[in-house]
Amino acid sequence: MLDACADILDEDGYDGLTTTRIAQRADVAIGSVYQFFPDKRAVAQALALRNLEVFGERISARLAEGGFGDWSDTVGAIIEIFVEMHRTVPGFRVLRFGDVADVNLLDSDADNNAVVAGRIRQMIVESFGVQDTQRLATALAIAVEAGDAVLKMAFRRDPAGDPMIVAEAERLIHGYLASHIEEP
Amino acid sequence: MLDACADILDEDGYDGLTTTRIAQRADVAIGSVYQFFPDKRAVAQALALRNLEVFGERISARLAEGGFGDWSDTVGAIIEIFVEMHRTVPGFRVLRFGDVADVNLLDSDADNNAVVAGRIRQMIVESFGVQDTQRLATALAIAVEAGDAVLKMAFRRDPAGDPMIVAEAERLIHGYLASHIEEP
DNA sequence: TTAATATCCGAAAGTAATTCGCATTTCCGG
DNA sequence: CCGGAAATGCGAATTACTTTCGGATATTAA
Repeated sequence: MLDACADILDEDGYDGLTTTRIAQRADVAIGSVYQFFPDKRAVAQALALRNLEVFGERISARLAEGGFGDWSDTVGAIIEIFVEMHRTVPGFRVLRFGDVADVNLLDSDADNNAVVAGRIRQMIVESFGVQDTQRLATALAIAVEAGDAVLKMAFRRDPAGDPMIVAEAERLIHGYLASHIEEP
Repeated sequence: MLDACADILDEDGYDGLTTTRIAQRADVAIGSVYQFFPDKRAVAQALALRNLEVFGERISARLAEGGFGDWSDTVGAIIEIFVEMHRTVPGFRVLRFGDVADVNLLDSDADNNAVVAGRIRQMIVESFGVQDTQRLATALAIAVEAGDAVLKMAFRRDPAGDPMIVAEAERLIHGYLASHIEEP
């Protein structure tokens, strides 16, 4: 069902997503959809959650490979993974981590991007042993929010992601984080 | 009707907006709503457009006052106006320039933020006589997209706008534009 | 004053989400 | 194997809206 949902999103966007279509595409009765999910929103939620898992796994794998000179390389790698997911993961370009459906889809107490920022922070702290300060948390939350918005724009304008805008997003994020991390 | 729409948005968010409620609140029959607007989306569109007008007028007025040392002060003033509108214009905190309803609400050919960025660019070019280059247009589009996202976050978390996040949004925008405008 | 025109109105139709009781399958203990 | 719980599958019916449309009412012009 999640795959059916992703396919429909790619074809007709979030507005084209109906519970009936999900059922048809997945070859199950509409009642069966509601067997697994309390409502339509929950289907999107599950897909967004799956996207988050994939994102986390890919970052972990990349961090394990190592070879990063400094935090800046790491941030670059994370952006690259995020961009690549837009291009290859079905439905990701439309749904991403759920913000099209609801900013609080992943967690009712936190914005989707806050959840994503939290995951990234955790992984960076574990891998690099940097201080896990409030300052770092805030900076990452802002960087994720801003970077996400600009990358979203890049993929709205061009299904493969407008390269110039993607490059600007990287510049923006690197610049902002640099001014935060280097200063005392 | 637009005022009714704005009030409902403030009270119950975009999900709480129904055509019946708009009609009740505005003290007209549901049929009359459809006399003026082809559909529900068009009501939001009209309100978003009105917000854009107000934004433009306030910026014009502020620019006419003058007293800006450089472009940086101007950008600061525009951000201030945008923030102030979140706090004082009914429905603005929820609808803003329409992105909650549809990223292409203002103009079917351009993202809402692209329209906003275009207006700002026009006013800056007219007031300061700077070169109206593609480079400026792109930088402004990115800055608006990113700044908008971070400010949206500030007002999601706190109806009056989390001051720390608002400050970071300014820092982000100023930093990004500085690195663009100063370099050749 | 009348007739043409514009505006208003809300019951009814259309559309998509969600429910719920019956049908079918699966799983076990005898 | 068989009978009968229990789980799962099903889709017509219900619900919650948005939108239409034809008659009722008001306004304007001759």
